[in-house]
Amino acid sequence: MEEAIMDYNQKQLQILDTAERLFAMHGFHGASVRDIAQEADVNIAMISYYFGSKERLIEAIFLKRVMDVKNGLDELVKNKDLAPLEKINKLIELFVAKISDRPYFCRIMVRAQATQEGVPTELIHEVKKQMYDLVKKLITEGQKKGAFLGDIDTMMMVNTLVGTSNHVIISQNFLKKVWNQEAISEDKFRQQLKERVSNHLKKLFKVVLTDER
Amino acid sequence: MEEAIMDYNQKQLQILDTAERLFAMHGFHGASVRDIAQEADVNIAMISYYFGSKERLIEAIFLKRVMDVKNGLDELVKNKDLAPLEKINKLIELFVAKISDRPYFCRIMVRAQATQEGVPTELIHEVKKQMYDLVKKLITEGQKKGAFLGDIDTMMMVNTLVGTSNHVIISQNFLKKVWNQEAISEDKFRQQLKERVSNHLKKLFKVVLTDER
Amino acid sequence: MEEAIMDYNQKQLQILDTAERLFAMHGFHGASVRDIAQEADVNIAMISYYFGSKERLIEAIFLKRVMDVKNGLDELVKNKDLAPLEKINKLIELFVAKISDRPYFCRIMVRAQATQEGVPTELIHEVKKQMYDLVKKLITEGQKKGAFLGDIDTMMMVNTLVGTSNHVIISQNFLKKVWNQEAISEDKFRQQLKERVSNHLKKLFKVVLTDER
Amino acid sequence: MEEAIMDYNQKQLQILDTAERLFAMHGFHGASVRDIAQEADVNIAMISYYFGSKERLIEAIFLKRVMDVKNGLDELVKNKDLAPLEKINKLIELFVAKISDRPYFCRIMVRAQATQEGVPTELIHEVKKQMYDLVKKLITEGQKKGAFLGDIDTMMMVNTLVGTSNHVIISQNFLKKVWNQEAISEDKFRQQLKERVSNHLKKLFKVVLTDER
DNA sequence: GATGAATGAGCTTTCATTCAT
DNA sequence: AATGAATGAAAGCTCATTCAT
Repeated sequence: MEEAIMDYNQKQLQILDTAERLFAMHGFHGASVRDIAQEADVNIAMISYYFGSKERLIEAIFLKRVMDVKNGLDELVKNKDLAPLEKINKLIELFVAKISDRPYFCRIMVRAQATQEGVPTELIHEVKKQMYDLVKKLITEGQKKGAFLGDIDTMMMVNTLVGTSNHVIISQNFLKKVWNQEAISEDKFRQQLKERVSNHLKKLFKVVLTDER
Repeated sequence: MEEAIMDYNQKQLQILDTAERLFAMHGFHGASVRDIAQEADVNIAMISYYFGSKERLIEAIFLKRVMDVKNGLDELVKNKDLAPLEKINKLIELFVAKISDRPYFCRIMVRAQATQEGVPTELIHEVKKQMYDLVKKLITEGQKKGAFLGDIDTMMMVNTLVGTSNHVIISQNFLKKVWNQEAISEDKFRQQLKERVSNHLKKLFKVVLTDER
Repeated sequence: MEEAIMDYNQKQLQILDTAERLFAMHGFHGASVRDIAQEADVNIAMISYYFGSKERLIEAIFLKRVMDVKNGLDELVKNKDLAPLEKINKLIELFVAKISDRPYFCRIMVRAQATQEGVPTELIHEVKKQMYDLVKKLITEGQKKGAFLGDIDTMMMVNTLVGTSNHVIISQNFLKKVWNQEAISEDKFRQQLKERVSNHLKKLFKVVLTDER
Repeated sequence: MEEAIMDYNQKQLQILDTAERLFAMHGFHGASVRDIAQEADVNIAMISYYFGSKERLIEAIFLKRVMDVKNGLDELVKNKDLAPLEKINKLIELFVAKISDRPYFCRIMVRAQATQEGVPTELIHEVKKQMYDLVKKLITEGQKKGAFLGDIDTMMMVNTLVGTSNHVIISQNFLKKVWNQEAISEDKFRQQLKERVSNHLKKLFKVVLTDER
């Protein structure tokens, strides 16, 4: 995977961005290469020319984004001098920020997990495993240091972290409506949401992992 | 909605079940009416004949399942003589059971929220709103009775409930692999999972809502 | 193969005939299903609908025609009471008539032997083997009866029979031009040609197989 | 035609050879310029650049090979001091050798005669006419000298010569299989075949043209 | 002179739907 | 009421060729 140093040119990036958005909005089969090409303002033959096929296009999107996440997580691990809970908080912030800033890809990921739509399943499993291992490590460390309680269902905590974050992102439109915030700008709302989910999850992890509130 | 007293005949039910499964597995556009008709062992023209169109077919699936959930929630509300936390627990159990038993529809719902795939958005919003209102009511009641703490982000708690549950269901295959439980039967694993998510969420709500652990 | 009782309807026959002609004129890849559909005056989707694919269409053509030839040969074998040379003459007449009457299929066959264009090679080999075996049998019979000479290269005689006949058919246009017969009708010319090739080959076989002229 | 003094450079020759092979194997439309360029190890744009178009490429192949044949025939005519039958034998040898050594081009020729695949028909007709005129001349000479019989269908004899030779070449694979010679090398088999066809045709012409056996 | 990038046109096949019975 | 036959539209992809350098 590491050999795939992705240096895409301008047109390729246009295609990738447009495809990400359309795949997110309409699903893999719901977004046609014709539509993608048209919205990306490139010739339809370019997609096959650059990426080989529609399937390889979505794989390229996955590769591009997943590497981002993996690299982010790796970085977190290296940071040694934080307290256990601070590390957890950092992780939450980082994860929420990552998927908040890539809402389209978040939707694709959710779809991909829910189904099998010509999507590289192994890649997804790999990054999920890494996430789980990381959280497990952080929690075990905290427990060894006596900072965290003993009886924790780590995997379920990961599911809550990922599931809640994802769900908030994909329910954005609904939440905006429910809270009567349809007037404010997309970006501002997303920023508010990011903070709110972050805080919620931090609180959740704190009360579960420690004795404090 | 109320006029839609759904009395489907055998063939219609076959179509609905098969379509639910295939839509869940391959997405709305990924599942062709040909495939659905073939797997449901009915003539291909039957789908248009009975449901009008592919879109109306998936709407029928939604209507059928969503009514189920709504009715379940209504029932819960009526039950007056439970303690606040017991009501929350009951809700969690009920919700988790509902989507655990309908994993295909759960996947469709998740997809539908993540995107717009010719799916009745309003219906989804309606049932989500109802869910939110119900939780809000339960929490407020608990707070009035002094059983729950004051500073609760209700909407985020709903997101955690729904998001975690959904995520566990759609990640079933991954979890099975990670836990090396690939040998045991599908049903048994689902049962275990149901219990585990239930307990996890109950614990989560308890430590967040009350002072106890 | 025998289960394929080919009972084609009118439209299917139109498609088969047109496809045979266009495949003969432009080759497998040179004749598009669009063109075939248009010239056969059927909807383009009908070809996939009836035959599955372009490849299966040409296979159907082969199956249809090759069965004809095979059945013709089988019939000849049964005819017991002819003299050896008369049998050979009968075979020549029959073979020449067969491919003269199906000039399009003759061209397809020639192309198919010359190359590999998504054509059922085994079917061709099978019918060629049958042809060879039949000629071998006729010549051996004649030799046993003392009617034919001993030193005959049977396979090469078959090659001459088939090669000459094919070549005359596919060179029709050239021959017509060389002989300045461009004025006479297609059918009449073909009839003349059939007779001429037939006589030529009969004479050839006679002088090679026997002592007479 | 005579102005086309063909002095091709290395890359052009690579293209011509590869194209000849691929056209022979898959037909004109079945062989893409992409495939040709790739197998010839040249840039895809080179083909249009050097030859103008795909059609002009196959024309170049024809021109190159047909000139060969024509020149060979011309040479034969000049040779005065051979007996009539010896001249015929020489012609047979020369012709069979020519197409045996160029099996790919032989296949292209056969295809070209069978159909119209963007192939220079006039060129083919021209060389065929020359061949016919030559044989006619040789036979007439022989008849004048009293060496040959009078009643000869010259054109059909040409058809037998060309048709049989072609057919043997394009049926090579089948013959190899029928004779259980699949073990021996390609070259050796081709050599054997060349001799066998040659002898067969010589014998054929001898018994038809003369009284001897 | 030579080539990687790019393109419009065309390919085969499948789609959801409708028609005639 | 129910269905096999049929269809126009659109799908993903490859084609031979041209363009800009």
